[in-house]
Amino acid sequence: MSETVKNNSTAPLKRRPRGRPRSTAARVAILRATAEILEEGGVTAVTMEGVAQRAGVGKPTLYRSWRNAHELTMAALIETQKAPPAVRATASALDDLRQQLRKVAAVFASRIGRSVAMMVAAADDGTELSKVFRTHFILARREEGRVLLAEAVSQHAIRRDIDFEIALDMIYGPLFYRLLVGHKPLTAEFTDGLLAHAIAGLTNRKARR
Amino acid sequence: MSETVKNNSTAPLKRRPRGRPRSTAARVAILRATAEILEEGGVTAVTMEGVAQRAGVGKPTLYRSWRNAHELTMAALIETQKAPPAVRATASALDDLRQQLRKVAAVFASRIGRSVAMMVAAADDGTELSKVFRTHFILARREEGRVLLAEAVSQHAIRRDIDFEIALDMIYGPLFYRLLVGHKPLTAEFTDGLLAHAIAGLTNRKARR
Amino acid sequence: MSETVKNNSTAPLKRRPRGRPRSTAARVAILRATAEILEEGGVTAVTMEGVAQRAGVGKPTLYRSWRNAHELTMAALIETQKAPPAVRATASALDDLRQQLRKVAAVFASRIGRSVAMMVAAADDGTELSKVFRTHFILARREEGRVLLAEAVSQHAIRRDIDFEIALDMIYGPLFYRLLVGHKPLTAEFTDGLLAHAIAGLTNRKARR
Amino acid sequence: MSETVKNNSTAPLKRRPRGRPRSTAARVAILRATAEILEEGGVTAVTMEGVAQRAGVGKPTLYRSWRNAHELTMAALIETQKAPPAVRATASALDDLRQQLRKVAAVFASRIGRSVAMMVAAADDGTELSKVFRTHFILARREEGRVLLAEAVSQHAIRRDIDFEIALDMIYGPLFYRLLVGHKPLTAEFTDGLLAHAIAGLTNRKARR
DNA sequence: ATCTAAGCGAGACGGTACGTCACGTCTTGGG
DNA sequence: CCCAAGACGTGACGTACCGTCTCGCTTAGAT
Repeated sequence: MSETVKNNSTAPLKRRPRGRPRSTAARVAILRATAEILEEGGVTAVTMEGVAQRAGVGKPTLYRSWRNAHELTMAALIETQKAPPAVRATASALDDLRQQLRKVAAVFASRIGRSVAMMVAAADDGTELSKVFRTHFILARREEGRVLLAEAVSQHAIRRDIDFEIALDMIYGPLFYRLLVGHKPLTAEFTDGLLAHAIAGLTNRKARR
Repeated sequence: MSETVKNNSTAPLKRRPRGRPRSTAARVAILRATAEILEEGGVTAVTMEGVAQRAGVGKPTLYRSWRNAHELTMAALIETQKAPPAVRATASALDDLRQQLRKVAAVFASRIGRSVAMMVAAADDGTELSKVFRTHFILARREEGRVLLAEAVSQHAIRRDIDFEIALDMIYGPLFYRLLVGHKPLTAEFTDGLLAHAIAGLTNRKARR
Repeated sequence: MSETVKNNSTAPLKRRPRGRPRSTAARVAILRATAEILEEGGVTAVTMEGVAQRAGVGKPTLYRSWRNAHELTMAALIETQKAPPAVRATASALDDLRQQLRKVAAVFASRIGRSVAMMVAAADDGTELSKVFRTHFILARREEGRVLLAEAVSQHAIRRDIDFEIALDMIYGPLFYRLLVGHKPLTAEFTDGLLAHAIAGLTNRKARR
Repeated sequence: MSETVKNNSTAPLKRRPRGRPRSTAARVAILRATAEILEEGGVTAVTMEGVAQRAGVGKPTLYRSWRNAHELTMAALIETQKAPPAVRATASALDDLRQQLRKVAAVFASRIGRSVAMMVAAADDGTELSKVFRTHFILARREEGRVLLAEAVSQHAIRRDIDFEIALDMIYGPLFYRLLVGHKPLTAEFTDGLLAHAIAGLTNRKARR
């Protein structure tokens, strides 16, 4: 599995592996079929058997690239979100962050949001693909946020003595919270308000402490 | 399902049903067996088959009270956390909140934390028990937090114009975030820092806005 | 498996096993389906998957009673030949033997003959059912022959100093030989001639030794 | 398939085919690997996949020469018994026959005996190689027996009015019988006794008919 | 000395069947 | 009428081989 990921993302790997190469046609058909099933029935509807049948592919071909339905689902989800949007757009880092949060919320609120949530929750294994998945959907956004926060510091919009780890969790955590628990909707009003509260703080400044 | 909950929690149910009553011994054995399996192998290891065997109970007895493994698991998890700790302890509402957050973090960091996370993520159905579960583990704490926050407002420790929904998500969301994503540990330092940052805000006060 | 055989053949087994008893309807449907497939496509066409489908039965039900396609096939073949014909009919034991040989040859020459041959050849395992199968189709006839030969001895039609084991193999072996190798047909002429040659011997009596 | 046999045994075939000739090294490795597997696990253990791997050979190379595992197994078995022993040795044709029967019994009793039996039983197809196999292991011995019997007739040791087909089956059939059914061992005592009984006959000469 | 057709290893391909596991339902006898 | 036991039909699991198909690389006769 890991080598597939590598081949398709980074390493050039001069030496071509021996034997017949994996069929890209099959790979595409599999990921498309998985995405379709995911769309129609959600995470629990994805079975190796069903995907193989819909993709017109043998089961062993699935297992050659993904070791179970969980991995396959993650791969398909990643595939649907291949193009990461540009982050920096405006002059204000905080404005950029606000935009990014809205986008993340929009993805989470969409059909695939629940699937992502379930996959993250279920992905307790230390698989390579699990890490890739978490990074792709969760941590990458968080890292973008870190850049924007640092920028905001240098723009003097944010204090320089904050704990970045905590600040980032404070901003992105609530999105996940609403996604999973679903007690309130994931709207732009929410993310905007969240950011505003995070920046301003809850404290009553007149009666400091 | 719902009547089981009722029987074991509140309503006395004057009219005893005809025939042999359900064995409480069986119920206890089942929940204990489920909890053991949960401890040993996690959520995915809980199967109706396995629980029945370990509890020395027939499968229909399981299905009489819980409609699938998911519900049974939730019931068992709820059972392990029956005693809700008192909330108010000190004079300061914020101190109480800090204590509560530490406790929640401790539960999440424990063995059953992951299980709770997975159950919440997977519980997209509108079952009665699902709601009970979410309330028990997630929303009840949030409501306790709401009380404490309101108290803090009347203690003039917190601004009165905050959006409580957002503030609560900002405080409890990061716990869930770390629980699920696991990028950083769920320590008391974290919850303390989180609360401090949430109260103080990220803004640079010298250069207001 | 073995207990099924026992139940259906000999032991009364006072104590009924607990739980839901095995469905005789399923058993019958399975054996019928197997026999049909056997008839249509021979031994190699019998697959657990195919039998389950045709019998309208789940695969685990097959595996509950037979551990693989080989055993199932043997069971089905035995079922098709449940009624063993009476042996003794005429006054002459040799005449009876001649009749029996004709019958055995007829069975071997029929459609199921090849199947029996292949099963015997492939049944190198020491399974209970394998022994039953061999006994049913091969050794039981041989034992009948032994009785008839003994009778023939007491009728003074056969020498009393012959080796029964060798004599029996000399009579029944050639049937198997033709069945398997197929170099000559398994006709009544053949069995009659075989018996005649076996009795008379090949020796040239005029030039004894 | 047939041309491979021809190439390796008899016909010179003037026109050499273009392109790279088949590797004899590969052929040898394949047959050796097959024989080893046969020795270790019997007929059912012979798979094209396994043979290819053990022989260090690609699967297409197997299929270029043999169309399935059955054919390959037959080829390997034939290879192990390439040198047919001389038949005539003594002055007495019957003695020679006795010797030959012992040899056949020895082969059948050996490890490869079962394999040969299974192959013959399973070889219901009219393949060229199937015929070769049957001839090689079964019918060739029978034909040698025919020659010896004829010789015995001209030596006045055997009646001239016997049916040779029946007589040959009466002699060789029991060997196969014991090989397949396995009710009694295939010893030299058995073949000697068998021949003696076949010659002498079972009849009670004193009370002729 | 090059060209070129075929064999070579490796291994992925679409399939089929395997034997197992758990599902949720049912059917027993017993309490 | 509940209970344990366990068989039932169903369906997915992950594996083993099947026989076919690319790959890039020999190899050796024909040019």
